[in-house]
Amino acid sequence: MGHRCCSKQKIKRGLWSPEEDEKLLRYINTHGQKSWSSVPKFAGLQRCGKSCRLRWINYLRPDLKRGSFTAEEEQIIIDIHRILGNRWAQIAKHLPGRTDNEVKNFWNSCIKKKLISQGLDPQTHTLLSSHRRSSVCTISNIHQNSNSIFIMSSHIPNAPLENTSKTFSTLPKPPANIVQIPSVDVSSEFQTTTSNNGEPRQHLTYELLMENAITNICSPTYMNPSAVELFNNDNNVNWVSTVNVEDFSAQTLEEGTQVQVQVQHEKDKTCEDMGIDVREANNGNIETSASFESSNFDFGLLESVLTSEFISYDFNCMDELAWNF
DNA sequence: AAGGACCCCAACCGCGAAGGG
DNA sequence: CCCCTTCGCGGTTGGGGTCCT
Repeated sequence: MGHRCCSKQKIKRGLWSPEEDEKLLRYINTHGQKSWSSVPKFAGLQRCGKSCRLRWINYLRPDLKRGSFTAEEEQIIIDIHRILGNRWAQIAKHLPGRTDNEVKNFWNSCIKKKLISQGLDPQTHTLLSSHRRSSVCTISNIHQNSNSIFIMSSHIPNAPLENTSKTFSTLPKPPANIVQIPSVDVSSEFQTTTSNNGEPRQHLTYELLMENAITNICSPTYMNPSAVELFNNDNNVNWVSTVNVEDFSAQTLEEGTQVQVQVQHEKDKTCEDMGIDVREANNGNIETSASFESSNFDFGLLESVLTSEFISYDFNCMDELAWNF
């Protein structure tokens, strides 16, 4: 049975010959991509439109990247797949020059096996049951975790700068393919403003320069009370994340702390207004909201991220593996 | 050298969404 | 609305190359 779109035509199937490629290429180059159903007729091909479209998209398109996937591309696929699942077309959009078919094939032939050999379920990215340990370590709160990527402390709220201390500690680098921690440079700065009642208020601003193409605004146990991952499809871009902790003190971090996270696109500033507002309520539940004014951002992906269960992601046995290697 | 097993990936299939009449 | 066509996506297949015995 042929395709419905061209069931009346004599259809050739199977691999494309160089002559057919040449005909299709010549036709698209002179007429562009219009109605695929009429392409075979005008291009002189005994194929159905669907087959022509596929051949163009997966093989003839001039902007296709050839050759094997790089380690970076592989990591991007794994990271996005963890959030989106088998949405190959969405994943391929983050890999310039790669098609959904290519990504899917690479996943099925290579990555899947690699994850399984690491004891990970390729669908859920969690440990396979055969690799689970009987006791599962769960860490759900920054204050319970001595290995937080940074620990903030203040002896006296609103104290002068010299009386306020802060401590940064870094986590050991987790194994590849499990948890990706951005390389972070931290600088901090105190700012003093005047509150409504005339009292001076202190603000401590942390600037985090993240050097990975994939920026993790991590789970509570890593960095802040959120669990959002953002991906950038330009591999060479640095992201700047600015964390403003208003009325900073050790106490206010524990309860009712309002943390605002803003992400700036350092390269062209078009993401300047892209921000994520993260609030941790007193009961420990996390609420998130986001507002964006950039046209240079993948809203579809962000929506997936914000609505995914990764938002309330907690440490599970996969993380346990990551920290106990 | 032969042939069976395995693997990769290009291409196909079917379904749902979108759009136009 | 409904119907039909077209497009796009994800799952699946099978041909051909490679590896192994």
